[in-house]
Amino acid sequence: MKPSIKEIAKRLNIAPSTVSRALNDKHDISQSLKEKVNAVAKEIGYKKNSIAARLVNKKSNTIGVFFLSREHINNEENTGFKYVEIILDKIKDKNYDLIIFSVDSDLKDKKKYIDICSERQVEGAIFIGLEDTDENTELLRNIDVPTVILEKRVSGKNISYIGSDNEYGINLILDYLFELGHQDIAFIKGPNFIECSKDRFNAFYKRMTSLNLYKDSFVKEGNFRLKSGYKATQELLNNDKIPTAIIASSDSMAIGAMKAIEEKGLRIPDDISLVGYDGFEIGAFLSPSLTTVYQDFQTMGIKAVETLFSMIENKESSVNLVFKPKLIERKSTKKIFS
Amino acid sequence: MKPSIKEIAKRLNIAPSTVSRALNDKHDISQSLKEKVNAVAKEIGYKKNSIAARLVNKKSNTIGVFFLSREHINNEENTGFKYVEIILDKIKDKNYDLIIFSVDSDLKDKKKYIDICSERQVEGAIFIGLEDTDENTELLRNIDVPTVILEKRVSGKNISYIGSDNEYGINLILDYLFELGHQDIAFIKGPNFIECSKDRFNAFYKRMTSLNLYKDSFVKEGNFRLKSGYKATQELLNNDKIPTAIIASSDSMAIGAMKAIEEKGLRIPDDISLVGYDGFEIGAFLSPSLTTVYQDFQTMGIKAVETLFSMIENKESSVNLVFKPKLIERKSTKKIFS
DNA sequence: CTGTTAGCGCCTTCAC
DNA sequence: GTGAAGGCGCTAACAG
Repeated sequence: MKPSIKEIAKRLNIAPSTVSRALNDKHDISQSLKEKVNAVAKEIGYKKNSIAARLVNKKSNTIGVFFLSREHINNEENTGFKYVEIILDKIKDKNYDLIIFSVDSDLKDKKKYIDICSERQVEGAIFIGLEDTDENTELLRNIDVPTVILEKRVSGKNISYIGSDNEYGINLILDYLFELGHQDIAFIKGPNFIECSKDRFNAFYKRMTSLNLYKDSFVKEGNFRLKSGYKATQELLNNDKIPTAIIASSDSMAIGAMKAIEEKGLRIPDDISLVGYDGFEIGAFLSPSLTTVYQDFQTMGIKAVETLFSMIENKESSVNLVFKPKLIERKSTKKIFS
Repeated sequence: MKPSIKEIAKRLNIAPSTVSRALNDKHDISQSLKEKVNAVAKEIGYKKNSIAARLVNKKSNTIGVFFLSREHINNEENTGFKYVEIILDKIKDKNYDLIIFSVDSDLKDKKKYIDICSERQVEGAIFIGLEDTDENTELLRNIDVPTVILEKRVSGKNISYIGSDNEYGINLILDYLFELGHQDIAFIKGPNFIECSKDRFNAFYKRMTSLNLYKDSFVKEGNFRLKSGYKATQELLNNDKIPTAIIASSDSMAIGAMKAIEEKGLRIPDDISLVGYDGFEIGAFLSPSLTTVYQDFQTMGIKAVETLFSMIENKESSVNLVFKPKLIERKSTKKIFS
């Protein structure tokens, strides 16, 4: 049996409530008693049962993190985990526990996220890369606990959205490629059930169509992973007409693309220019180094936590934060001479 | 006020305990009553307060995951998160919550992991990539909750160890390089406070020394990250005598090394052979593709969860599982002609 | 089958 | 300053 507050009380011949107050360093307890209580607590190895404390305080001190599971999307450089890492780090100074759930369609049938939040008495929730379905949107819109969602636009009383401006990012790339003289530009999109991947493709489609440059055969779909970028590029290069530039909507897919291009005996950037998306550190180390769009995951993760806590603690209302990504020009892109 | 069990009881004019039993689908409650209770529960949006349930049941249904934080080690391909991902996935069918903590030296001063486990009434713990200090070893040896530790050998009544045979892995590489005729072999070690990185270096040192091939100037230290591999290799290549092969004790550092080698105007594998360690998927997509040692993180992560639950649920005793890594021969290594 | 009672471990009134 | 009493929301034990 683990020692409880009663045990300490008995040993000191005082009331349990007094022990509780001493342990919690309340000001109506004499210093000497506090010391005695703490000494005994230490001696018998007393540790507060946070479950009991949470029950009486009606405060769970936990926040829930939900992110899209590996079955659906698991790029080598898992974006979701980048966030988790930052969130964990940022939350350390707060006295909150973080319970983490991976989300997939199985879960939907069993327990809704909302139920989990409710049962666990979670005080705040963060969703990362949630699948973009109407059902999810509807579910979250009415969530009754302060919530931050990353990379999927949902608005509601208790829900803040933090994301990156994907249309802006894609146009950054297109502006740059046009400037270099490219017109035959291929696009490797991400999976359709991820909002940001839809956004990126839509931005590409919109801009290219408006310029009469869009071609269906120059668009392939991947799943953000290395191999899918590789395969998509193989298909692209088997066309009669080959693009002069390829945009991959993730760095991982761009790396896969590099491999396929190389295997085809083509050179980057001489024969074909390549642009990634994400801005992972590894892009700088590839050969050639990868031109890409940098998203500041660090800042977004930190903002997610700050936003959540200002909603929880200061009762501030929900916000929408959209960050602008930046183009990083490196060696995988080149001016075209035609 | 959230609806409680009492609210349902009142509406139905029955006892709260009856409601509890109905909700928990006990067999001593009539089907009709269960249906009525569930209907009302749904109607008023009742959700069980798991904190209260956990208090009476004296069962927290949570396991704690602790892993080394980003300040100390954060390779692009974060090994720790690979485990977390697998653990999450594996734990989904169990009815357990997972609370996650990142561990750094700050934490040591404030709250010990053991205290956290104790306060949260955690039923099991998993440690990933814990810093290798005597203090940690001692602390964990006496932990009183079923625990699995990955990649750091600690033995104790309640603690299972799961890891990879690093000495074997390094010898796999050395056997292979010797076979290719290499003798001037450099080594980029990882940080000393990580046990597996010490093990890898020690294995290298032992073997090389025994063959009279060891040279201090051929050893550099990195921190498992891309950039450190890059810098270490730069230093290596500024020596008077240049190695014919480099072993990086992580794939990330190997990628950094590639960059440095290329910048120096040397070719892989013609001028210099390069071997990584980890076996991340990306190695296959680099050019040249990277010869490396593959560690089956997937299996180790799954085993960690299985082991933990057999300790928790079946009261089985602790075990030590050591997995053998495999050599993956790719294009970054080549026979030497001297 | 269902109600009554008691209590999980802690904390917050309210007395004294 | 400290003690006594009550209760957080739920469930198990015992009655009937």
